[in-house]
Amino acid sequence: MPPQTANKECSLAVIKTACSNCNLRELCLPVGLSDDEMQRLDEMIQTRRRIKRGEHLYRAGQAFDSIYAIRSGFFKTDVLLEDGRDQVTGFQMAGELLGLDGISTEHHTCNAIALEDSEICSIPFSRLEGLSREIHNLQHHFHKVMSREIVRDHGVMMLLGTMRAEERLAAFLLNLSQRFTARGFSHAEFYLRMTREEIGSYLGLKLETVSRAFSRFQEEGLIAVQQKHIRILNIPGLKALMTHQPR
Amino acid sequence: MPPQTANKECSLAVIKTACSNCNLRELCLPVGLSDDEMQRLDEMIQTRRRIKRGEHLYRAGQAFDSIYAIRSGFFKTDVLLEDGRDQVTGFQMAGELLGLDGISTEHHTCNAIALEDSEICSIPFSRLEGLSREIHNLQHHFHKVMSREIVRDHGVMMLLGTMRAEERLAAFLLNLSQRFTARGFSHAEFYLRMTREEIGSYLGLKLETVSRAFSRFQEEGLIAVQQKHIRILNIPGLKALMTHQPR
DNA sequence: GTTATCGCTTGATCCACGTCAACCGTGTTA
DNA sequence: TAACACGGTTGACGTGGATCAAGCGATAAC
Repeated sequence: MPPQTANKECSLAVIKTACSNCNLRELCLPVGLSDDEMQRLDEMIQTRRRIKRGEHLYRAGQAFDSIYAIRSGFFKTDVLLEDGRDQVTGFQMAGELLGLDGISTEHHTCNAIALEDSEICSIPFSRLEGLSREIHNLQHHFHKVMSREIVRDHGVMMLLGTMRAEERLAAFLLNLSQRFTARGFSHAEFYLRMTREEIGSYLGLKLETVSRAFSRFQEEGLIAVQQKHIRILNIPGLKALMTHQPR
Repeated sequence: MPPQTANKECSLAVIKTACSNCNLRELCLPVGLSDDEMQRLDEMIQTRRRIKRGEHLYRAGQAFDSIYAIRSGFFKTDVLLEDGRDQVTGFQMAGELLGLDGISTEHHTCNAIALEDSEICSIPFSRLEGLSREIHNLQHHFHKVMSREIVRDHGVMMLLGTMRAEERLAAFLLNLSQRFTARGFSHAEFYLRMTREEIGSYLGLKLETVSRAFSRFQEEGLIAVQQKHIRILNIPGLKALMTHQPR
């Protein structure tokens, strides 16, 4: 392992990666690039790094210089207040980008933690800016990705501000299902990588409330839960839950 | 009024504007540009438009082609669900940008409504991308602005997910105060442009709860409220409210 | 195999905030 | 000047989800 890439925090292995033969290229940064352009992106992304379950990819306060694309695995991001309260701000899976929050102040503003053994591609941000000055498609796609993050956050705000517990959980499950589908996995059956407490933190609920809602969904035949294994039995039923009941 | 800029929805007047002599240039897009670069930005931003109180700057679903800088005035953005529920996602004041959410899908995803008579500068997005390919500072600053929006949204998620009613309102008031200060207004005395209901929607509370919290703050000598006129009497007291009480 | 730990479930109770409703002050219209 | 609409305040009451607590299954440590 070359010493200049060593890092006390993460077990890592530096591997030559290539966007051009990554099966996530339709979900990640290379969307819409020509072979030639993709090759130039390849040259920029030099390292693939392994992050073991439980380890931090970065921590709030650390200097920002790269964004990260998830090659495989599953992450959460969380922020914490001085008084110790914290909240999960998102769960990220393969093909999604991490670290966009750090651009603003040149320091990361949240923690990114692997929820399973994962691999990420580091993308030095200044080089991404450089390349996106030359490749219009890259520039535009990157802007779309940032904008999509803003739209996603608005969705979460909506969820936290106006939905009741069961609606939040239904929205959460449907969102996961849809993202797994986009990655070629079953839309109806998956393993949760996060605990009830982490789900609760993300949804603004206590873990007991999450657990009760899961049980309730099961009673009603909407899902089958066994620990972290989820089977969705009635998608329209879950959707109906979301589009009712004022608060 | 030139017909090509006419618009049924907004009363408008097209005026030649110039970032170079705008007193918001330290808050807005031109941050860190040289005189020369600023001039090029000037050329791109051709129109200043007036939006009267209550009018939409844009609506959810409309095609996106420009972002907007607020020259003067005050806006809210809100999203609404199919079932009629809606939520205010933000309040924007002079020097802030509107419309970033539209980049992602090429359509606006929320409504932007003036809460007082306002003036905005339209910035055609494709031209902004073009210019930011040439002016590194502009590119980088724009990325920072988008990232800042993401960080802001995380703050709101934190607020909605972990804080109780009075903490939320305290955080809201302190945030407004800080933003007014940055614009050279009093940090301790201001008029709210929005109703209790809009504040409540933003904070995930009912208007009655907002009203009660205001009254409570007044009883405790933290603020003086009279309708929309607010005087902050005890900033440390408000801050203390925020950094206590688990939930 | 035993023990400890962790995540999860479930029940009983409590309380912050929502709901419903009355009333009031201010600004607008006639 | 009256009448009205609108936003805000305040009280009484109800409830969804938090809190507290007990117990259990799965995994890890020894």
